[in-house]
Amino acid sequence: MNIDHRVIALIDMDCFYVQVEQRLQPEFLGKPCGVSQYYTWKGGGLIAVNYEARDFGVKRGMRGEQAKELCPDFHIFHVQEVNGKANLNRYRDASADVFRVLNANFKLVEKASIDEAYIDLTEDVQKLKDKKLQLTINDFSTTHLAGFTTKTEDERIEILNKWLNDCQLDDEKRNYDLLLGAYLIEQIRKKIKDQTGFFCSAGIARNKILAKLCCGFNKPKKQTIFTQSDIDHIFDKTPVQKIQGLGGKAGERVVELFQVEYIGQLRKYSLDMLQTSMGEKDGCWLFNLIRGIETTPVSNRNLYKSISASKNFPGKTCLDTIDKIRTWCYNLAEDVFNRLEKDRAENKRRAKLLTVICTLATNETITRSCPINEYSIDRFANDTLRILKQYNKNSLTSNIYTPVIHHIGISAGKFLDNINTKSIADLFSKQTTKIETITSTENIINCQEEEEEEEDNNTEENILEKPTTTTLPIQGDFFRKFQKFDEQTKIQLKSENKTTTSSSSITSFFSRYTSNENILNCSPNKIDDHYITCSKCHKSILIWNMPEHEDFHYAHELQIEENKTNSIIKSSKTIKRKNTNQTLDSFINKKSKM
DNA sequence: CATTTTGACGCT
DNA sequence: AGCGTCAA
Repeated sequence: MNIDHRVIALIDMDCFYVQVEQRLQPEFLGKPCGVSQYYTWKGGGLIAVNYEARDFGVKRGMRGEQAKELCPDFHIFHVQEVNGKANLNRYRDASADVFRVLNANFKLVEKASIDEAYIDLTEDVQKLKDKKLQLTINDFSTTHLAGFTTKTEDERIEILNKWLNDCQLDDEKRNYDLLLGAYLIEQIRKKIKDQTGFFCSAGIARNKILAKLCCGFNKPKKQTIFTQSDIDHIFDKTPVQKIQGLGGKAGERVVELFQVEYIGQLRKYSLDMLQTSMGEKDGCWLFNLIRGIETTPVSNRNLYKSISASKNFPGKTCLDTIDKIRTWCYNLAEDVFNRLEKDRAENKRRAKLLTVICTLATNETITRSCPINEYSIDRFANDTLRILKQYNKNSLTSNIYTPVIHHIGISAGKFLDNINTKSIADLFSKQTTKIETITSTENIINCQEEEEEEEDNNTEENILEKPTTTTLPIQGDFFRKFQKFDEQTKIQLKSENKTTTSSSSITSFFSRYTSNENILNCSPNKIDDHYITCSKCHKSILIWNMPEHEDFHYAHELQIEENKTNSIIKSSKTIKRKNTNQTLDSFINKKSKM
């Protein structure tokens, strides 16, 4: 499958937090509303505003009181507070409602945020083609074409109808795929509404950037198709900052360096010029992007990579005593703990690393990590407190903390799958559960995405072998997903392989869009200093993964010990040992790449 | 005083 | 590992 022939959708829930609150209190449907947190100070800060309220000029980030001035009928929902801290679980749970619908209907869904999802529809569209549907305007009641601003419904129907007939009769521009994609998205949006009660908007295009961009063209409750032939005309009027990834300093730099306002104006610059100014990778990405080419894949990650709780303590509310700091360490630790416990029950995994983030009055932000050996509020809080105390310039006996703290965050990450008891040996006896198979396959996909420095031991054949050793019904589906991804990657690597010439003069701001070509070019030696050699297996291990790696050796030894003592068990045991060895290998591979 | 609280990811 | 950027 050609990467440029993909069909990608971006689904964005309309003012999601407001809808979540309105679902609980339907009497506010149709009224101007917003969701704010910390209502005592100027009515709190608005983190979501519905479209009725936007008509009055109310915006996200405004104070509740300010919104009331603009719109006297404005209703403010308040984010739940637990231990004096905003708690967003209500929205996380509602998000899960939405993603259950998406995951039940599509194979390749990427959770981009609490209220946004990318879907790769390429395969679904191909299947749909065989059905030879005769689609009419009635199948596209909320669909718009990017680049055509239609003032009336009649106008929308007229333009869309013409386009619809064009691509069904003569698909010269290859737009039929997008039409089928839009058809599927009309259906899923209806399904989301029926099953969750939430409205959403969507963009359908050939890549993620375009899907994301055009999703915003018609909102709310609508969807927009971005065809390749409309790119030039639309980009000529698209401010640089509207492109995802160019909304910050990177975009400013583009505007400054090239003296442009709209992204399309970059077309007059050669690849060489873009690369000379922006660096090879970023220049290449830009050059392709403005021609409608962008290859970032939709990943099929469903689970969070980190779970965190944080709070600001601005101005006078700053934390200036150990007692206050301790209290907030506990409050934050409790939130993280509760969510980690839920995650462990649902996903059979455990976070292994605790990261503490704090901002001091000196305006410096400090990040420090420590291992998580056990889920416990006390442990999380005390670890956090211990770390924070290291930056106290005051006497250890005093309760006063200097400099004062303006922000504390606790984040748990580096999840390890299938460790749900205290016994490390259990790691191996649980290897054949359903969940295990799913997650380990996902890990392999991630490894494939990330790793560059590994030699031949992770060839396609090797990787493909691993999941097949444990045969379970649900696995097949995930396995196919992976195969497809790998196939795409391979093609890209072959066709775009070229050598690096120079290092960029500018920091790489676009690196998240790194094409596969560039993954190939990434030099591994830059992080070589972080590797040490394990004395037991002589593998190269990232230094901060060493504790886990040693856990692995310990567990391995336990396993060998167990096998010796239980030599009576026969056939089933031999099979089990085989599987175990297989998973041990993948354990090593995974570790050495993290 | 005071867009908050999350998340993901890249660079070194 | 720790810092920085970007986004909603």
